[in-house]
Amino acid sequence: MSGVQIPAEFDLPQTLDCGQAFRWRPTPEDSETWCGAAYGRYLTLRRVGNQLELDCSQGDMDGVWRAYFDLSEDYARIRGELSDLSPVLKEAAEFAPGIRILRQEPWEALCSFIMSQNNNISRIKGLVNNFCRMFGGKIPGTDMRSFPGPETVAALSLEDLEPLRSGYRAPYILDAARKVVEGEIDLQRIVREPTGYGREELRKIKGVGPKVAECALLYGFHKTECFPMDVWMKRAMAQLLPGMAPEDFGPNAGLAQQYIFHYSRRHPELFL
DNA sequence: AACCAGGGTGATG
DNA sequence: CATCACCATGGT
Repeated sequence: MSGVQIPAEFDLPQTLDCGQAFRWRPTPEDSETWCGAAYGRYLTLRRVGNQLELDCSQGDMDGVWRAYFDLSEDYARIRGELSDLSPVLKEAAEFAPGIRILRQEPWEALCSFIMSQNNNISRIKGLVNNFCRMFGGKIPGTDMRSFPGPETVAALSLEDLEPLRSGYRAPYILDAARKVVEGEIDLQRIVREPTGYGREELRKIKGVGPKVAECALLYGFHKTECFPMDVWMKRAMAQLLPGMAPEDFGPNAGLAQQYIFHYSRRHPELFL
């Protein structure tokens, strides 16, 4: 068990159930305890007072989860900077100040958001979890499976993917895996290079357009200026922040987008 | 039954 | 560059 002083701006449901990652859920025994998997590891975690308790070794705490939950970043400062941009954005941020941008694995984020296109979040969760259950490797000591790597996926056929029922997205998944495995797209180089490089590269994949690329870059490559525009965000921007464009939000536009996205989904009555 | 969902593609103005 | 039918699937 590893415990860390929880940052002021960190809320588990706000961060783990806001549509950026699809494998986290409350445990059946205790709705305050969350479980999920990333980087080939299973984890349960919960808040106890002002401590964050993670059921993991100190090595995994320092080597994986501290980065995954972006614990070194000062979200209070960023929230303050974003709040200065617009009163509406300030209100959205105050509604869910505990949202953080997770540092997911590049391939998992890319592949997950390929599956996300023209789907609702609950079905995306089902698809991603079935994908892992069918093709992911066993994580020792649990019944959870890791997200299948690009090599595993590239070896699959459309027939293999048929029981997943991912519809017309199946060939997109295979194309992404093949381009990664063959080195046509270098995920680690996208991490290093400026955002524009990643935008160009990811869109070489069939089924990856502006929105999916933006999500992958933000959640999987931690390109924090990315600002995914889905159907919800288009409605929200027109209604709440007319006249503002993604570039207006600066280097942390991605967090602003999460504030607005979350706020909009929790206030559907604003869009009748 | 028609419409929608964290869209993209390809064809056509 | 803007629009638009179409795409597979499951939920309302």
